[in-house]
Amino acid sequence: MSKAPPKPTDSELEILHVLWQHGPATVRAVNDELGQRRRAEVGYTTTLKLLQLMLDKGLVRRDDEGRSHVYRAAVREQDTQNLLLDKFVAATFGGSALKLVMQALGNRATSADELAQLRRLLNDIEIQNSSTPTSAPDDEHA
Amino acid sequence: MSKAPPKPTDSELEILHVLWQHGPATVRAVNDELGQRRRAEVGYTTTLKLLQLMLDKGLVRRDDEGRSHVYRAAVREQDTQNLLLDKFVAATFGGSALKLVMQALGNRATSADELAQLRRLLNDIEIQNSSTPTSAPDDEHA
DNA sequence: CGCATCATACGAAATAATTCGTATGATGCG
DNA sequence: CGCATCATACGAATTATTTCGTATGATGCG
Repeated sequence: MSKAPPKPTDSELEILHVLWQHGPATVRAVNDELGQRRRAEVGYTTTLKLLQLMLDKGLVRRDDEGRSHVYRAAVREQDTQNLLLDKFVAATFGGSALKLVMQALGNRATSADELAQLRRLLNDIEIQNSSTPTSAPDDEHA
Repeated sequence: MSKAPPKPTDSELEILHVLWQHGPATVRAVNDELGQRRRAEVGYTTTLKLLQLMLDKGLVRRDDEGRSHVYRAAVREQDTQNLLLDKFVAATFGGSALKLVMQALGNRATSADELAQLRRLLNDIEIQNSSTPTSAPDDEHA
């Protein structure tokens, strides 16, 4: 299993966001969408090149549909976020996810609704903890 | 006010961690400590150069103490973490700190102790919200 | 057919970040 | 003094990332 694709760079992540939201898309579609999101336009071949590099890295897949190619994400959003999160926590918070969470919550506005969601999550985690004692995040979902 | 120092790079952040923990230190001390943490040794002049660049950027300050210089962090750990957090949340979680928190908690082990800390934090935030309504568009439901 | 159009491929310039070599100056000591 | 030692300064090679120019081939159509 030499599967695991590498950590995407910032630009690659931007493209992945487009693909995740938009679904499979041609280079042109991705490029147009990218142009929308940023302030400035992006050269078509720039996007093409990025997608080609991402293909090499295994971050996207490609379908040849007629004359143009259709790209789609080869990695899931959640998995990617988690990968990046791990690196970020390690680099910035010395590996402590708790510190990151406390900081994220402590230093910015959190609405009542969000607080409620979090409490629900904490409850769920607590329940899971008691059913699966010490180790693996085994999804023996209730 | 051209004050606000920029986002440190990964290597710069590593050095900042050393300075935050260790306190003011000479280039050699920083370099030694860096060598400890990493697998491989780091060239002395590499660390020196980094510190000089960081000085230009305003990330560190320098005291000339006799023949060698003593550097110390010019930015606080919390402020820096927050700055990086903002960027990271924007790039990876579309700006939603809640999503990041849910992901961080949902996909890794969280002990009972940590859960308790979080609950305490949530309570504190709730109290703060009711006394000083910051930005939460929460409806004080009847 | 002949041409404008749109696509991919790919080399390579422009940036950014990291790393180190070498020049040079002060210090301390035998 | 004269030299080994250790410090800073700084140019520049290396590597990574982003960006784009240009070559080239297919497509569609008047």
